[in-house]
Amino acid sequence: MSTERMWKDQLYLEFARVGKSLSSPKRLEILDLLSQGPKSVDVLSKTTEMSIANVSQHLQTLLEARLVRFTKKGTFVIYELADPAISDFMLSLHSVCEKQLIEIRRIKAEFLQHNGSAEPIQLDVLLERMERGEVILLDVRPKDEYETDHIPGAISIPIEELEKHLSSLPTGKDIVAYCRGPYCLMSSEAVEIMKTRGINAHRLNEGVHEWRQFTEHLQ
Amino acid sequence: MSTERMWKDQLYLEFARVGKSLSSPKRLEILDLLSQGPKSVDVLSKTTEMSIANVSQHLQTLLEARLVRFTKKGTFVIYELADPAISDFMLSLHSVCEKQLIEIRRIKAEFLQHNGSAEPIQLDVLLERMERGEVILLDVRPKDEYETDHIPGAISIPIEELEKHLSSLPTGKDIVAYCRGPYCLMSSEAVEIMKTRGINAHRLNEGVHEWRQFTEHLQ
DNA sequence: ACGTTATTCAATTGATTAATTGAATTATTG
DNA sequence: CAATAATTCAATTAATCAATTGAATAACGT
Repeated sequence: MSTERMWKDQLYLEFARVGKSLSSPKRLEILDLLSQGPKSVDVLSKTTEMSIANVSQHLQTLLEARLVRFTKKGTFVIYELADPAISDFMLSLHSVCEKQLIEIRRIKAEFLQHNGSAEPIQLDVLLERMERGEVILLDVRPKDEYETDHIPGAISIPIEELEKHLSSLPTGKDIVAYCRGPYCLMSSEAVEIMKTRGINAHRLNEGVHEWRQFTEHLQ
Repeated sequence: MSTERMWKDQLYLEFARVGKSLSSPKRLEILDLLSQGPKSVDVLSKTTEMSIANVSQHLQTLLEARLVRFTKKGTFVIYELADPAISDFMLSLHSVCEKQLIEIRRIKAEFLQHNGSAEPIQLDVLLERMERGEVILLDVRPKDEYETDHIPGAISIPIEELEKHLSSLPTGKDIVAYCRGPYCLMSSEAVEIMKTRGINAHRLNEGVHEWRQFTEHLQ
């Protein structure tokens, strides 16, 4: 075996450190959740319905690949993505997956239909209507995710509090709800809640990262 | 377990189909080689120094994830990337890996030093000098890779034929050699060969995909 | 110092993966 | 039709991985 072959093998072993992190559905979901903002093990455990020990083990794997880092806050260990570029990378991973695996589109379509979801508003149409002051953009993610990052001009009402705050929404404008992105159902559920109350509401498929990627492509 | 949880699990299992493909160093190398153009199992086997049976099994995994597809040419099965977006994705995967894993830079630096490589020419400097007609850009990859795609203005002299063709190179201009990209040593070796013959030669770190990404960022 | 909360570690178990080896298959040629 | 070349398949083996369970650790509050 030549020294060049050994060098190549060593190099690709390093690349595979990241690759291995992406081989588990659970770790991919954790990375997506952390794209929305830092979270504790407990929060990740509850959101993914995995045991705390299991979440912790997956986080150790992601640490080992340097995709995440942590800070401590009292007894809480707060994990976050090691670099914003990793959420960009997750976007491109999802993009490749959606393009190559038609099963993903089928699964999404089946579930959105099951959820009673109408067609979402197009992002460019939303941006135009926001500029004209015609719509209210509602961020229905947890407030800490909104505080981490959100589409400018959006109002934050976490979905758990939506029922309580419907009366505080401005009247005479359409409402558009968005959440974590194409693989999150909060916006769809929020639209159902508002339609039940007679509010003309739509959902946005994209999340804040997809919005940013979209606006960066316009420049 | 809620239907939403089942839906999420199903979705992420699909994403992990691609993720699993990226967990093997061997498959990552195969994907990089196919980014340079379609290849047969035999060519991949020889280039990666893996057995034909092993290469074939890895290709089945990549097929299963829809990252590659194949055509038949006589007894040859020619594999290629299923979509050009996959080589873009490989660029972003490598970018994340290089950023997060300093070991990669160390391994590269160690080997380029071992290979006697000087500092490469910057891509923007190269493009300026090419525009002024000051340098000859040499593509030292196999000719079929050059024919698949190459940096415009480059001349193709595969490295195995470089010694034979040195006399046909124009005199009075600097030579810049490039190959498959940052994880390929052909350009470094080509520069050594030319310097041995008294030719003022430099290497370019980037390959054709990195060049295209770079020029797309200028627009 | 002790109890509590949050998290990590270690051992175990069952499942999955990677490489090898030899057989089987596919396409071509004479 | 048989031989050849290229590739794939199947079985085996060893290594790795994922989830669970219970213990251990770390930080905080009283």
